[in-house]
Amino acid sequence: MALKYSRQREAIKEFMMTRKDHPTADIVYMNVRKEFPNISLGTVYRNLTLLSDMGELLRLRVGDGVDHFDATTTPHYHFICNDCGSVTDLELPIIHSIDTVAGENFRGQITGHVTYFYGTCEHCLKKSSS
Amino acid sequence: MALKYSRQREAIKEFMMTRKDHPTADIVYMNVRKEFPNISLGTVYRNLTLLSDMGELLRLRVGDGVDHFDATTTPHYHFICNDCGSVTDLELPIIHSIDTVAGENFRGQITGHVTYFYGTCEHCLKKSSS
DNA sequence: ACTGATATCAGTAATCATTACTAATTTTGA
DNA sequence: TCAAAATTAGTAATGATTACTGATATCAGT
Repeated sequence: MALKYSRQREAIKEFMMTRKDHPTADIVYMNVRKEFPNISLGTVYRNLTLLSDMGELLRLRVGDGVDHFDATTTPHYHFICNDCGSVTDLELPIIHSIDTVAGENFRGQITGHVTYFYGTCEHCLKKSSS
Repeated sequence: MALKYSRQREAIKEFMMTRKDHPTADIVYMNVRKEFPNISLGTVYRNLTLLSDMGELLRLRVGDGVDHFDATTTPHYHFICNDCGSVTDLELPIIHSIDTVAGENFRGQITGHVTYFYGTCEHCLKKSSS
């Protein structure tokens, strides 16, 4: 049977669907705990990893030392604010052509790329201008 | 005076210059230990961080959970092999235009991007075909 | 429904990379 | 040569994540 239903996993999945930011395991833990007060952090990690492996979530390594998770699994780019560290989605189709361009002077095989854009988010721009 | 000379830092810098792959702190440690048998891992980390902060090294977070360091500080792209995890430089000028494109439907300010290309390296391609 | 097999859980310990702390050693300007 | 200050080796602490374990939940077959 391989995969069994679990309420905890379902709650994690549902929470992830409600969020457009890109929560870390710890944030998922704190929130799912409202419904399952004694869920363990290990369970959260195990299910986030499981869901990522199944392709129902994306695991983002944005470079801040903590993994972020994304319920939007259609390929898209991300933006990370240098000030507040927030992670947001970008409305930008994947530019497959750069894989081809990058592969021109390269002897291996390039199958894809991961790009993170950096800068200052809308909110932090306003904050610094005041 | 702020910054003082140190033989250990110099040895770390020199080792980094000899390598075109992108060593982790641990690999630097193991190699510099040949010359300084009782250098400590903390010293290696502290100096790699210091040199990165000064712009003499690049700190790469390629997504494998370990920081890699690069003595080539002129902006360039990297390739990571999905099979062996090796990190190599790509002969590809930075495509600044994608920052502009990405910023078109975005209300924050984009100042740059980090891209890692993935696939199979030359060496692993040969290995799998045999 | 009952049962047995097994996936999943909560709780906790272990791991791994990295950083912080401290007393001893180096460096360096005067 | 001297003394202030940076740097070190060694070790402890941190923080995120994974592994382990005995108990619980799920589920297919009866």
